Amino acid sequence: MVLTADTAAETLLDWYSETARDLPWRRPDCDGWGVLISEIMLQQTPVARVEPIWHEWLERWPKPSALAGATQAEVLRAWGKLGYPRRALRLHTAADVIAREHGDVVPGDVDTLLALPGIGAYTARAVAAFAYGKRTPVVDTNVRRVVARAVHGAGDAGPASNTKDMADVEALLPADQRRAATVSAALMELGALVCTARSPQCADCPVFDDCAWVRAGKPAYDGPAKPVQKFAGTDRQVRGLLLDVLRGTEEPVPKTRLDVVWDRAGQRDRCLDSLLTDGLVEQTADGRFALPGEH
DNA sequence: AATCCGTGGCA
DNA sequence: TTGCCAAGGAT
Repeated sequence: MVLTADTAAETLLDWYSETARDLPWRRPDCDGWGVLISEIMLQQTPVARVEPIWHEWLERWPKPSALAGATQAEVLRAWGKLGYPRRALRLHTAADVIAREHGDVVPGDVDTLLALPGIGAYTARAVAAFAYGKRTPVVDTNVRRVVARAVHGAGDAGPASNTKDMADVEALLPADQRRAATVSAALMELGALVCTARSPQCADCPVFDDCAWVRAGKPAYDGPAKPVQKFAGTDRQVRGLLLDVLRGTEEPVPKTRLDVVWDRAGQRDRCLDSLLTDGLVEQTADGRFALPGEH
């Protein structure tokens, strides 16, 4: 029998209770705000780099209204080098909406969460499940890989298909809300610790006996090639270098201070323009540049 | 639907 | 060294 809701739930719950990492956002005293911050920070960013920053944020801004009261520059500096700094700006905006329209309490309803900036299909359901114990399919890259292998017998997940992926996971969730939420956490944890992308540790897998991929003889991934994201030399690198200069100064800087970080003037200026457009950089009245919200 | 958006660790 | 990978979202 291949992995199903019947076979999966008890096995995964037992495994999770014994094996799950003791991450701070999983502690019982962590509220929806702590969970939301963790989920945004964890988007495309490893746990090890998120943990220290998460603690700083929760101590400094224990409620959405506290973060909403900070300047964008403060938020971007506190975000540091987590990457994709637009996430920080969107979280800042979301915090303001939560403070003003939701009584300073992170919503537990998926559709309400989806209406907030920076919160998509994954994050909305992750918050609903992990902070509020809701039964809803939480589909991230880990879960897609686990399902691709254990259910479909493939070497890895193909291109994401939101509707189909959520239906696959939904089929694995037990009826009980609370148990379903923990199964969602367990599926993610399984993908993160055991059913990993590079070298899955099948010997340690709680669903080994029910895994379609194992039964099929662990065939290699045969789907479409995944597009490789270059970084060196891209606008992403240049934007990162420009922003790093501004994170390191309190005072606005003249453009000459930014010009030294990258040779190619055309690309450099285009990137600075895009940062201004994205609201990650502001220009002062006298023509200097700074992180937004303070000048 | 494909592409863009940061950063750093690791094999 | 280079390429892959890490709890996605917006357009």
